[in-house]
Amino acid sequence: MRLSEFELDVMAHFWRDGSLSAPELFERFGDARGVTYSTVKTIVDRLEEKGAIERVSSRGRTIFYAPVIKQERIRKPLVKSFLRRLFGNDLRPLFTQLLRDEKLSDDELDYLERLVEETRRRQK
Amino acid sequence: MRLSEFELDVMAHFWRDGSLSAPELFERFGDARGVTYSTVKTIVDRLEEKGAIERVSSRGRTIFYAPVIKQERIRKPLVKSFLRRLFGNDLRPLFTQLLRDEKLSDDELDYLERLVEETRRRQK
DNA sequence: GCTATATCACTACACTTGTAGATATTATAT
DNA sequence: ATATAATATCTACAAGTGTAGTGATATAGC
Repeated sequence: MRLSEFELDVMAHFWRDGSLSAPELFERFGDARGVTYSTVKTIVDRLEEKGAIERVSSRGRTIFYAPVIKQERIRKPLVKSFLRRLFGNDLRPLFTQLLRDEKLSDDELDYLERLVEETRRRQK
Repeated sequence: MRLSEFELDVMAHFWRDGSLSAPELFERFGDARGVTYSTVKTIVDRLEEKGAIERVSSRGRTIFYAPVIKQERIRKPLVKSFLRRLFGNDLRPLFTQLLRDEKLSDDELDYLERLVEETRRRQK
């Protein structure tokens, strides 16, 4: 399933919060992106159309949707193809950007360190 | 400057090889992607239109193009926004994917290890 | 010199995406 | 019971993208 950038942004909210209505989404995106309710609702409709979310309940006229697809199912292949497209087979420039230019949080750095060690151990 | 996926794929070749003609690009993409010369040439035209490449020479009727924009200028903001969109503020799942699921090459792992150390040192 | 072929330039078209208006309809407050 | 506001549904449209066809033309081989 192919999701657009805006669709992915909306999915991020669903994955975090589980269940949301279009008006709620509009609350969150209207300000930040300067779009109308209509626009947000269209994205929600398309996500439903694509089978990424489904109607799970309603309160009054308001429909609540929940994610059908798992975040990882979308994310993993996306990351893979994206990184390959931009870096080919050598991710070192990516690491440079992440570690030197952008800066990871302490948590991320700790985690990364542990992962590297773990991988090292496994590899020997 | 906004580049599409196919455009990025073509730019990858320019960045690697410096200067190329449409027929040469077609050599490389025609088979791999099953597209016609026409398609490849259209992408080249659009890249020129966008100012990503420029004509630098010709041999016979054949025009050679070279990149105008640097890879990093395109790549960096792309990576940043892509990762933020997909991972928000916690890149740990990205690292899991890279180290556990996909597997880095020895070179990449070495490099990453050194970078982590370097960052550690700087941070104290 | 003439012809065939490679290459270019131009045009086209369907699909996706971001954006939103118009209209219908249902709750809610009075 | 009715008016109003909120929400849904449907339709639209321009820009970007992947894909390719057509026709012009310059070079290369004869």
